[in-house]
Amino acid sequence: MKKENYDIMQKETKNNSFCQNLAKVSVPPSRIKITNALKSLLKDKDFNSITTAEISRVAGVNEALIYRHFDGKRGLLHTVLSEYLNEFVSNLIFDLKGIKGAINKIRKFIWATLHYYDDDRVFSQILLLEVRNFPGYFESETYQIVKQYAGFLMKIIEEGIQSAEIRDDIVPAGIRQFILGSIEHYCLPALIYNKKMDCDILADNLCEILFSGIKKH
Amino acid sequence: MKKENYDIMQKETKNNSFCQNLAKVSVPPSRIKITNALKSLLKDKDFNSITTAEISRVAGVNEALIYRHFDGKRGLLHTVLSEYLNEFVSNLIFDLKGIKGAINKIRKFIWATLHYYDDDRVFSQILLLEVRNFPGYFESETYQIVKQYAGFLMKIIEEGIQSAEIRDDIVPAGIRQFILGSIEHYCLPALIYNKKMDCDILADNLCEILFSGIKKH
Amino acid sequence: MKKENYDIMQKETKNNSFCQNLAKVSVPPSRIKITNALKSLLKDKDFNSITTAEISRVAGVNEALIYRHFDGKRGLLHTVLSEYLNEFVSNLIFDLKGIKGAINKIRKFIWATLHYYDDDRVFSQILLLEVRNFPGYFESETYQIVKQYAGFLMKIIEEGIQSAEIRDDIVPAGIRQFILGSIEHYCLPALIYNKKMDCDILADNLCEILFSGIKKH
Amino acid sequence: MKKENYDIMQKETKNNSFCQNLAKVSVPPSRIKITNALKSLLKDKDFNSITTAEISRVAGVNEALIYRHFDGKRGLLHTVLSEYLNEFVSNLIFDLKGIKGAINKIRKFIWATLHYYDDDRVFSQILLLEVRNFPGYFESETYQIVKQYAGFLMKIIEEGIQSAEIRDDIVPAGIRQFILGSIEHYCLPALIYNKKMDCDILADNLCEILFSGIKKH
DNA sequence: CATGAATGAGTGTTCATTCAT
DNA sequence: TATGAATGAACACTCATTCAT
Repeated sequence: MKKENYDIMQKETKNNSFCQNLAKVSVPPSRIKITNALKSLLKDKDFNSITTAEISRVAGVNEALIYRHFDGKRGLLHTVLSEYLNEFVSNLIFDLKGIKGAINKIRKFIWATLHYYDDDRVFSQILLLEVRNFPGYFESETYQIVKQYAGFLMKIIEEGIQSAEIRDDIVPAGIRQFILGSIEHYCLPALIYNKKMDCDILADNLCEILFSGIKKH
Repeated sequence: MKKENYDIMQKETKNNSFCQNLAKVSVPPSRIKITNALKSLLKDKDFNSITTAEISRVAGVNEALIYRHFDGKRGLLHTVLSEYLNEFVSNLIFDLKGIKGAINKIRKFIWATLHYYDDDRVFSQILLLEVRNFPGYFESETYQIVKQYAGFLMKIIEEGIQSAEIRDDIVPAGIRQFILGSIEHYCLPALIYNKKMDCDILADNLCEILFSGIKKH
Repeated sequence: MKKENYDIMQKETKNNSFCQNLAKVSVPPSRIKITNALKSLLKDKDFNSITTAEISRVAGVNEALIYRHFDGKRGLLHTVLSEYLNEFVSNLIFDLKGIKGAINKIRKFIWATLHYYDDDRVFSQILLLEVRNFPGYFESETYQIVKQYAGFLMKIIEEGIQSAEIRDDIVPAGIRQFILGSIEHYCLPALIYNKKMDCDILADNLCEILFSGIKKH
Repeated sequence: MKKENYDIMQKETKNNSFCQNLAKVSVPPSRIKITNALKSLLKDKDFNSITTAEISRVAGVNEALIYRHFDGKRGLLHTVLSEYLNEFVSNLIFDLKGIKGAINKIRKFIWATLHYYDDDRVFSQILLLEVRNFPGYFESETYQIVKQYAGFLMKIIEEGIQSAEIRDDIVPAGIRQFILGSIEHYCLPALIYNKKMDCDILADNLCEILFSGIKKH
């Protein structure tokens, strides 16, 4: 079995939790111990200043297992990030089911993303600040999922244009960029200076500005 | 000649540029090469992941000179930072001369600070993000200058209160904190995602909110 | 397995040599190579002027192993010293069993110590000259063993006082100090100028003076 | 003027103080500053852990002067030691003038040497402990002076044998070795453990044993 | 005679990674 | 799957020494 294929099974998500019983592949416990160790350590310090020795000590497993299960220290981080993002995107897709209309979907999309940033500051900070400087990030699976996430928003926008909910004289990529950019813009200071953020108000504010601009009237 | 005393001579500032011809103290070229090398490297990467070997290689000088001229790698950063900040504060003080009234001074103060953040992204990013986590930062000269800068704003506010330009029922430290916090809040995303910022509009917006709150009516 | 726990197994001592076959813990050969390398180098030069590179080269192992197996260069010395001292103290305690009377025990104690100093000049020299100047020596395990050794002598003296073999009007710590000081005083020149020392005569001389002073008559 | 030729002029000795006015060669003050700096530093720490930077800082001169005036750091030490020894030997030779008889001369020789060891512990410690391990010691001028000193004693002994004061059935080198060895033996513990030594009693004791053995009766 | 600048060779130590079992 | 041992390359930093002036 290939190294990186345990991803989906490791943590329950709304989408695939029911598959658990079917999948008879057992995830080695040491694998989970390691990812948990890294997650726990990331709460306290920079990724670069976490050592493999530290990870293995916290995980209570042999250091070399990091290389059996993952592609070294950086590979471990990317795996952990991918798993995390995967879960978020899966949940997001699930949450948007049953919502009617592009505008409503976008509202939900924004709120969910803000909530996600608020909820897990550790990963959000890594995603927003750290990971972009890593060599090879733009070839990583993590980045693929981010693109998938952005593509998902894109489809909603295009859907809205086709259903005449959204103006057709703005390029969709522009709208997507505005949304994603604004979200980051809102979250960044809160993440960095560790302030609480009020997702409801923030989402409302953003949507008001956004929709007043893009809604077909 | 003592280690850290070249500060003022190394870069022209509005205040002391005319002294340049008088001051017969020669700054060793290697010292400038090293600071430039660090500045240049900081554009591309984290301070912690820059090595002394790298600095000396880029500077084209011997590694040991980093220790002759500065107090090691961190000392080098703090020196460079201090020099930069010093220049900014000197210029700021110079710029504020001849301006009448606390309100006008504050407007200039805000605009100049925004402009400064906009102008040198490398240092601003370090100042806003990196340096605060360094052990010993709050004992460093860098922090002293930051305090001097904040104290300078404080004096303007107090001057405004005494001249009855500014309400006397708000504690000055609160006003100062609001100003500095807002500036940071505005600049952070622009710095991190490297977006252009329009200092004029930003300053206007901030001043409007601020002055409507603190002006004596 | 923890760093410092090989102590007892590495070298046969009278007390635990018979356990050797039972203890299934294998001491990494590199560990022994390193200690031997240090011991060998100490014959020729000062501890401070021995480099880790030198140690690893003589040992024929990787330099980093010094840090895997021991707490750095100084830790290595203290470990080696402790092992050696431990063996000596263990043997001494064993040798004193079955001897009746405090006076006889003290005689044996003196003789054994002189013999020990005579036997391993390298360590004795370090113990008598070098180690005392090291920062942290008085917190080291080495010093703990030295204290244990001195405490052991103390107990014999007190035993002698209670059994009325030794005068009770001299403070025991004084007697202990006289014994230990005299031994050092005798051994020092022999150690430094590498002269043979006649333990039998030396012990006799010392005991004669000592016992004439402390025996209850 | 050659590097090492200021030796004799630098410090007044009984023998050549009167030459001072004649010798019109001026000793550069920086030279004296450096030697004094080293002497002063040696009181507190190991020669090996004294740096050239430290020496020059204490001396208040430029570091490179150590290489103008002396043969580097080690050369400086040897120069300083030689000067010191030279002074001692000169004084010793002067002191022995006017004394009649080999036995009397030897007594004076012993007393003076003990006194010298007692008087300047710093140099005595270096001479007795440190310098012997230095590579090139046995080719150094320092060692030449030590040999001269030993040779001087030798001549007294031979003189005593010829004048029939001393037995002629003991090889002179043996007597010399006994004297020098005994002196060292006496002084070592006092030097290392920094105890005061009573030169008069020590000299008496040693002479009693010595003369009872070598005097012709 | 004196000096500030410069340097090469090392210093102890760390760490991500590999290997043999 | 798991592990203890091993390692090469790097790390920040130091120092005796040389050089140009």
